[in-house]
Amino acid sequence: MEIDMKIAMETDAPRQNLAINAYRTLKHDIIRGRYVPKEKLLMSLLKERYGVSTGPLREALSQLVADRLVVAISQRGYRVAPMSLAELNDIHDARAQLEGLILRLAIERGDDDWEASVVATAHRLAKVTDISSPDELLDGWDFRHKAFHTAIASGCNSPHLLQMRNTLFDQVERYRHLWLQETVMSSTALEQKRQEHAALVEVILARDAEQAAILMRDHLMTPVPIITRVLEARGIS
Amino acid sequence: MEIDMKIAMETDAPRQNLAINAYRTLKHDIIRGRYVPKEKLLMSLLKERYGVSTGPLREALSQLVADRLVVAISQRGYRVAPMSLAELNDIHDARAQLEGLILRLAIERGDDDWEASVVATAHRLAKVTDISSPDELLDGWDFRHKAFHTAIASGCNSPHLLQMRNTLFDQVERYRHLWLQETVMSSTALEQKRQEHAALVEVILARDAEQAAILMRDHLMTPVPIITRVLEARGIS
DNA sequence: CTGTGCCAAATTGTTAAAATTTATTGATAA
DNA sequence: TTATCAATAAATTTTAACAATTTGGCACAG
Repeated sequence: MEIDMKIAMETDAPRQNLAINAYRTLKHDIIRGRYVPKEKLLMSLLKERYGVSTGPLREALSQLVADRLVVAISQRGYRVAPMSLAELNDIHDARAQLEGLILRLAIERGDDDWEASVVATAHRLAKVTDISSPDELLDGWDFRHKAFHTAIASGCNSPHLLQMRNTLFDQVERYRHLWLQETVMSSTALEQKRQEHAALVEVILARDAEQAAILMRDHLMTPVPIITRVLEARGIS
Repeated sequence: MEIDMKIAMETDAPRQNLAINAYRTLKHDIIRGRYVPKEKLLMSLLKERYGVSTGPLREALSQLVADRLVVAISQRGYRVAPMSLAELNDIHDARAQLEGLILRLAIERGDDDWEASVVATAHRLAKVTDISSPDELLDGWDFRHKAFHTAIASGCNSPHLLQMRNTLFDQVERYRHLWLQETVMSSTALEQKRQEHAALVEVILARDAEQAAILMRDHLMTPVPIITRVLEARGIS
């Protein structure tokens, strides 16, 4: 079983200006927890670490502020955005609602190609149960899981809604990573997820928008209690 | 009748760093059509015009790229984002859908204070019919109209959904300005709007989420045909 | 324990100049 | 005339050095 892990970075081009490069790597590092929430982001350190000078670096940081992954305090530089239970809940609520809306539209607007891509990505995801190294399994599962959900959403046919979905997704990712880091994905949990996905595909193919939106919202909200425990264990309220 | 036109810019602080200042004024100028779509944004010109040097200016521009009001072409600088019928339709569709969702949530979650603010801002908006200079009337109406819709949306109680609403709003504004520029707001059009608002308030107070979402979506989509004509008259497809 | 004043460190912004890349012009050849 | 192409001009992108402010910490006095 070959796992399809391409680079698949943010969008497209590898050789753009330095600001975009710095933005991508910094964002990646923040989402993956290389920096602790509220950690100060020293200009001098970042300049050295990412090999860029003040100009492009500030560009990258100001974009991360727009993404809400970094906060700027006037005259006091940048910090990694704090994490909180309130934000955890709001982000997941907003995302569940938005994803529910998008799914509703996709069911209303999606054509045969869309259905085909949903079925295809669902099938590819279901096949990841086979035994392999835990890391490979997790990486492979996560990649195909994301592809599955992206395929579903793309049916809404609205670039702007999909863009908002991406923005929210990055923020969810930071919390999600906290979960993946601490929780080993058990085979029972995996089985539960597979059932949820199967049910989702079923109602989607039946074009039952109401039920699909409900299933999707529940599916997206399930990780919240676990992440809550992890946050509390780290003394974050 | 005193019109309440405060500065009320983007968020909060007036005296921040130069990048934010440049960002605000540039955004304002683009939305108000000071620059034509696809117009080249010369660094040298902008530096002189806004009185900032390369650093802060690039920061501002890269944020406008994130807002999709400016596009960056690698090694070839920045341009004002193009406008098209496709984008007009997608932006309005996305906004109508999102606003419908937000309204649904607001009706579900909004408390008495929310209802009160909806009624208050609706009342303030309805009072702008009195005769005054056309400019004053338009500015005052627009300001109160925005306040009315913001009050409605705020009931959803989700900072992240409201933030996405703001982002979309800025993009709608650019198209909307095209409309305000060319169309004189007739008293019959104003009367129609007032009826739509009254109907909206009524179903909101009745907590009829389904009907409210439909009314809201229609209300937001009505300007599209007019803007389409303006765009076509300008040779934009 | 609580301010006060000084000093080091960091942010923020400007300027000048280097390194690339793109655009233009004008001469030459088909 | 039209196309090609090299030389030149212009603009972007980045760096580096420096000035101006601001913040944070710390010794010291009350």
